[in-house]
Amino acid sequence: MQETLVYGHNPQEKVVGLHPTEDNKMRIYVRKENSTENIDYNFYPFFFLHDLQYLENFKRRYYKRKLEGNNFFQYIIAFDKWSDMWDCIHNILEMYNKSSLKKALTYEDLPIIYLIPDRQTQFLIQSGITHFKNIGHDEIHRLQISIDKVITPGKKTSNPRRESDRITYIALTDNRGFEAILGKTEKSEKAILQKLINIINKLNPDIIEGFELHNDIIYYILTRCELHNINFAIGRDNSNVKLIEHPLQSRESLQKAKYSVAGRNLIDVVDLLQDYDPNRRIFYNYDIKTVAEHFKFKFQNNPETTSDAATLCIEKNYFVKYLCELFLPSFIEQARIFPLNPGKIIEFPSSHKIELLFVREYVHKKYSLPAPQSSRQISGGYTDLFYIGVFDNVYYIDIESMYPTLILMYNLNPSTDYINVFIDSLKELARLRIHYKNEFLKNKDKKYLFYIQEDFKILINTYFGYLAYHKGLFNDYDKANKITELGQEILKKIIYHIQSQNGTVIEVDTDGVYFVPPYKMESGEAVEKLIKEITNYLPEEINIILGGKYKRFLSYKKKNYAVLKYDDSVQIKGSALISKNLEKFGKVLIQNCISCILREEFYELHIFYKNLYDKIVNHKWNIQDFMRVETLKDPLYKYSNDIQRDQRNRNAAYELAIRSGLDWNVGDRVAYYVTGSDANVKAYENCKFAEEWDPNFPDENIAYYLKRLEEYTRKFEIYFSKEDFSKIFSTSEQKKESFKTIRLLTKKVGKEIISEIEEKDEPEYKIWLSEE
DNA sequence: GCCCGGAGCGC
DNA sequence: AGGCGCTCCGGGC
Repeated sequence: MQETLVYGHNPQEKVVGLHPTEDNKMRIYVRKENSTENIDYNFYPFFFLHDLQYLENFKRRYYKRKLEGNNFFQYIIAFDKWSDMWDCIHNILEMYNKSSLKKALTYEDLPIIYLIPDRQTQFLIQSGITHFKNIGHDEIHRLQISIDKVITPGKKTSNPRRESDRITYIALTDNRGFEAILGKTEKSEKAILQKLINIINKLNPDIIEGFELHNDIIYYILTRCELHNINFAIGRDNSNVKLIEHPLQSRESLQKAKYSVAGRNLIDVVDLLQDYDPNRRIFYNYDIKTVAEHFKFKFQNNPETTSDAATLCIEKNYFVKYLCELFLPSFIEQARIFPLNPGKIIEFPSSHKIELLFVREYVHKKYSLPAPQSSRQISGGYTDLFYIGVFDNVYYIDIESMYPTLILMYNLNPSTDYINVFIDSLKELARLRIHYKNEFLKNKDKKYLFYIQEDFKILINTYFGYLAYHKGLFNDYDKANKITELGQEILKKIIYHIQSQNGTVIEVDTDGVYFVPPYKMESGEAVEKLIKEITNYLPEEINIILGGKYKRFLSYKKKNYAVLKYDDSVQIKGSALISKNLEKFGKVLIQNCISCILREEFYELHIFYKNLYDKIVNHKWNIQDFMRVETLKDPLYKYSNDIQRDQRNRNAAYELAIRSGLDWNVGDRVAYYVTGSDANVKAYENCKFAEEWDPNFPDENIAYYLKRLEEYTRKFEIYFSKEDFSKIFSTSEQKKESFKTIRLLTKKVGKEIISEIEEKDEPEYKIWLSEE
């Protein structure tokens, strides 16, 4: 039962691609070793409808079905053709707008309709087919492609529309041992392109992989094909590569171009990396060299210096293959589950993915779909800080998958979910996550297993967020509130238990606790014992795990701390201590302060500070050290409008962008620095682009940057006595020996939580009382 | 000095 | 194109 709920009710195996053929047909491709077989399916486009009166004017043929249950969308309406469905939508739009005060522009504004706008997705939902059932990852045929281009001297990049630019080489590799470099024997660019099209069609790959595949490789090839009057026909039906239109695209969300190839899947490695990056925050930009360095992938030829462009192209393919073998398996596993093609699985937010799982089952079982509840605020996790200071021998424990566990424990499914898809699918995805996690623990060299379990973890964590998602069809704010409430209670119980055993709880957040074990329990086994005790004292479904143990722990504020690990590395958390848009000198200063405090290297810190101060005062630094980089979040016209209407404050990055008169897009980054001589200048009135800074005539605002320096160091005032602090952060020479007497301070903060918990069963527990 | 909203974090 | 909680910042008053 769960099996078909999660994997879809259609057992069709080895589907590797699909595309519509006619307005009412979908063709699927099924892998057979070195070939594919195609099967055509009838397809009836559909949407959900609240009320049949909206169909009164529609004269074409349609099929209606009254659905089970009392949810808002009572009917499913199906059509013979995709175009009929859209005609009907337009009809409904007209009718709706006649009677409604608020005009609907597109189907998205129609509250009486639920429509999935993509026909492949609709087909997969209707048929219960998913990709890659019962096919080994190696059986899927994957082609890698990269290109080398001429850059006209004096230009930064190659432009396919420029006469003097062109493709020089195209490298092709696959996961079955094929390798080719086009451009070595082919005389002309035209010949290269024709050969490329031939090879792709002959190899017949299921997936095409590349670095910047859409915006660079395909865009470039397509443009050159047009120039040479060649059809870039690599579709499984011999159709051309198509640009995917985004009809509903607003000016604010300028999406980059995406292409599609009939029956094949395009995988851009950069999309995979973007999925990998956000929590890790490693890449500012995705140039292949930076990425290769991060993954310690060695090119035989140095991309910077080699003149062998052809070989370099092949090596790029090896890297693409390497990255895909790391990250693609997760999406292949997900494509077995969700009614989406692999490309969409990478693109789509996880809330959307799990919702499609629900919708598929509701279509299959012919049940009415709910409309979203109107949004309202819910409570969140419990966060608290008990101590500020530096502590030795700190442990971190957390509750494994707390929210999903609570949902399953208390059966907290949305009240609108008649057929229990929410709980049932969560149960199965959670089981799969454990499965992949265990597989990884058994085969630690198979890193891709780690990424699969990580992505499944994200999926199961999405279930909680979905309940409070304003656009979620099955959202349920009461249930969401219940979950956070239960989570808060459990966390407080854990805190209480540790405190009552005379452990020192330092800081807690949502589902985890940093603490120093009781004095007598410093050995590892004793901590295990403590964890076991806490576990016994909680509901049996709740699993507490040791998340880490640390040599030293620096507690700063709620959600802001740093740890010194046993391998001597330092890890810093929290927006007050690390932030992307701090100036580099500030970042380095804070890192040094934390590292030196954790290691008690106070003299070294003093020297570092003195040198930095000296550098600032004497302009002995570089623009990279003090510029700030900000990302434009809004288009400039919106910023200007908002300023005019007094709806937002001025901002240096936007002011500079406007002043430059250049074209700026959302997502562009502006690097700037502050000028003038007063420390309290308004940045937006005294700023310049980073590239305007001239080291021979430095005009950065020294007073301003010294003020920032003091602000950063002041964060660490709390850890020292007044005298010690001013000794360390002093610009005059201090005696080295005098630093030996420096002692770090700790401070108890925050209120007691103990009194909030009634523990009648355990009256013998000692209670820590606040000193306040 | 206080208040506000946005950004950037943590979970 | 899940959620909330916390801190910092710049700017306006």
